[in-house]
Amino acid sequence: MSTTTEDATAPATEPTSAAPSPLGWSLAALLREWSAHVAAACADVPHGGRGYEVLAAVTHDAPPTQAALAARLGIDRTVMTYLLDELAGCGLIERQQDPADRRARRIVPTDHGRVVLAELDARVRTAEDALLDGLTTAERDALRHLLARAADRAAPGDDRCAVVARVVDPAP
Amino acid sequence: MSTTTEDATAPATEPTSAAPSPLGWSLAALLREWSAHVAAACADVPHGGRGYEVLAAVTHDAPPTQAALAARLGIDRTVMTYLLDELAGCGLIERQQDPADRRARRIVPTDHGRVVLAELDARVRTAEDALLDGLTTAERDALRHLLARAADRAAPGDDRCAVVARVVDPAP
DNA sequence: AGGAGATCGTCTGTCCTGCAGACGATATCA
DNA sequence: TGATATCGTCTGCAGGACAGACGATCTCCT
Repeated sequence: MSTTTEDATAPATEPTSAAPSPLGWSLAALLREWSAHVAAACADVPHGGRGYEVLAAVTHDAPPTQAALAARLGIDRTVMTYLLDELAGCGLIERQQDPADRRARRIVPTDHGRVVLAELDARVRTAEDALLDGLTTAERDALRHLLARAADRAAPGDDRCAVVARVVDPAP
Repeated sequence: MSTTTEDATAPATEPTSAAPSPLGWSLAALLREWSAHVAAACADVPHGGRGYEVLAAVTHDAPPTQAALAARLGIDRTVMTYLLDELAGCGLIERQQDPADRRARRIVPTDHGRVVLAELDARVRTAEDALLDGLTTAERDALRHLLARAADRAAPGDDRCAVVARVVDPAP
């Protein structure tokens, strides 16, 4: 690139920050690949990877309301409505009237949903291992741990759900 | 798991995999926050965070063709067309006829584009530091490094661009 | 008790973007 | 030279995010 004289133009345009580690690109590329892998693994779920994420969040995090579930996953409320419609239509989840607040509906997985999710979790875990095959086991764990901490810290108000889930679901 | 008392309810439906570290959710949540921060920092660029990513990829990675640029960023070719239209309209980039292949157009940043990108890179770097303020400096570096490695490894065919860029742009 | 405001879920409409297909222009190979 | 492939652009389609409105319900304040 330095074959010709470009002395006056741009000798060092990025002296302070440069872009040594494009965090945004890494996140986007990795998430893209993850979505592709998971979509392939969850092709039989109503909305593919999205349906899996919803089912997993419902089961593992137990968000109190439908709105909290949507906020945690970054999905719009209006989309969550018909998303849950189809999941309920397949018998994976149930909308239960919250006795304490009749406006709210508690989204709970059915027994069938739990079974399906266990299978899907295994498949997704396999797909994730394939995705991260360039890293050692220790590095994978470190990446997962750092990502989880950064995301928990950065998420605006979604943490409450996770906290509630952890309190509700102690280690057996 | 106890082999005898698993009869009634659902004692342990996820014995094998569970979901101790929801990799997909962490990636999605962190990328969402990153996008929000970067969009706020790049509000004056034609397409916000997307425009910044394109400008950064054009400058730092120097993809050989417009199609390679689109593939690297995971953006459709048709979208890239009018995305570059607006960036060129603002004088940030230029479409140059590739003398070796007159079908292709080399996307290069203008001097103004380099200056703007340097400013944006600094802003983005600040936003990223704010995003990761829950991690120590060493942890941030580790996360960036692991993410970059995992993404480079997982990206299907985009690596060529990066390799080419590294070869073309050796350390001064 | 009663009313004002907020919250929850749903519906409607709009906009953006990714996707597939087709086209002209050009390069490569038989 | 002609057949095929690639590059960039344009067009139409579908899915999803976003904003707004609505009825039903809860909460708080008087």
